[in-house]
Amino acid sequence: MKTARNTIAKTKIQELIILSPIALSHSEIHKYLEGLCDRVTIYRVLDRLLEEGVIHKIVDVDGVIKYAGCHSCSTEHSHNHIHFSCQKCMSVTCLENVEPSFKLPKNYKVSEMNFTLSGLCPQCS
Amino acid sequence: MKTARNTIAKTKIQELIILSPIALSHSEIHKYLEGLCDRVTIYRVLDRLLEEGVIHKIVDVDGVIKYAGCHSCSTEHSHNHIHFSCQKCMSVTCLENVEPSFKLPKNYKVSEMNFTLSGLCPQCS
DNA sequence: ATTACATTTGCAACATTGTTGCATTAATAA
DNA sequence: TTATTAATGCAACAATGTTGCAAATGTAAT
Repeated sequence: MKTARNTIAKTKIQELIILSPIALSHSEIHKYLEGLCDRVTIYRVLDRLLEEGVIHKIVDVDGVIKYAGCHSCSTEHSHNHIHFSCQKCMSVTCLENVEPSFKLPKNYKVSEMNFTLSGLCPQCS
Repeated sequence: MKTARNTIAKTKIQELIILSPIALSHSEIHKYLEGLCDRVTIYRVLDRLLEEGVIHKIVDVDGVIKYAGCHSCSTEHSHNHIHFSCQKCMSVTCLENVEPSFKLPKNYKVSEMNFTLSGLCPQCS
């Protein structure tokens, strides 16, 4: 069987994402790590963290993929909340407590959601 | 003053997007056009069509940028509806009549929305 | 501690996607 | 038909993401 290993790269990346108040992109993580590991390693670590359910993936309004820690997902892994993408400071925040509601036509089977609003965050407005 | 021109490329691309029941990505448009024009031209035409408000941009769950015709936007240019991204046939559809509702914390100023669900569309489920 | 081994990494090479500058082409108004 | 300038094509580049493989390293067993 395969056993996951805790490497410096993985630990650092996980820490970075979990501690960050906003969602981070691959390139942002790359900058913060300052050459601690290869660009490719970051991609692979992110994939593993996603599989493990430690972090989740958010697509911002421009199609940039960002990663955020799963805070409220400890009991159940649900990401049906809204993300807010600030157009000024480019930060992406999870609005964990906001659950949107809507009526869907028949025969659509939903397995994932991605709700992103953009505009100005409290700090920038 | 600058005057917009109707070129073959622009006409074809606009037609393609407007007539398509699903949202199309740059690469899909490129394939359909079969070398009618350059890759770069498609990017520029898409930018112009967006500016003119003829089409709108959708980011799917994987961060892929797709373009769809503005059908119900003739009177008011509003895109606050849900998009559905099928995981099997990869199609992106506008659910024009579904308007989501939610309660937002104070001090957030929203200017854009991107609501994308993914799962199986009626054809694939 | 040492060994064995599979996981993880780094590097190189590549694929895809998107952008920019510039000379040429072509749509439109006069 | 001609003048103007928007639009195109091409080349070159940048950013982002993927894959294969040899080397390094974490972990469990000895």
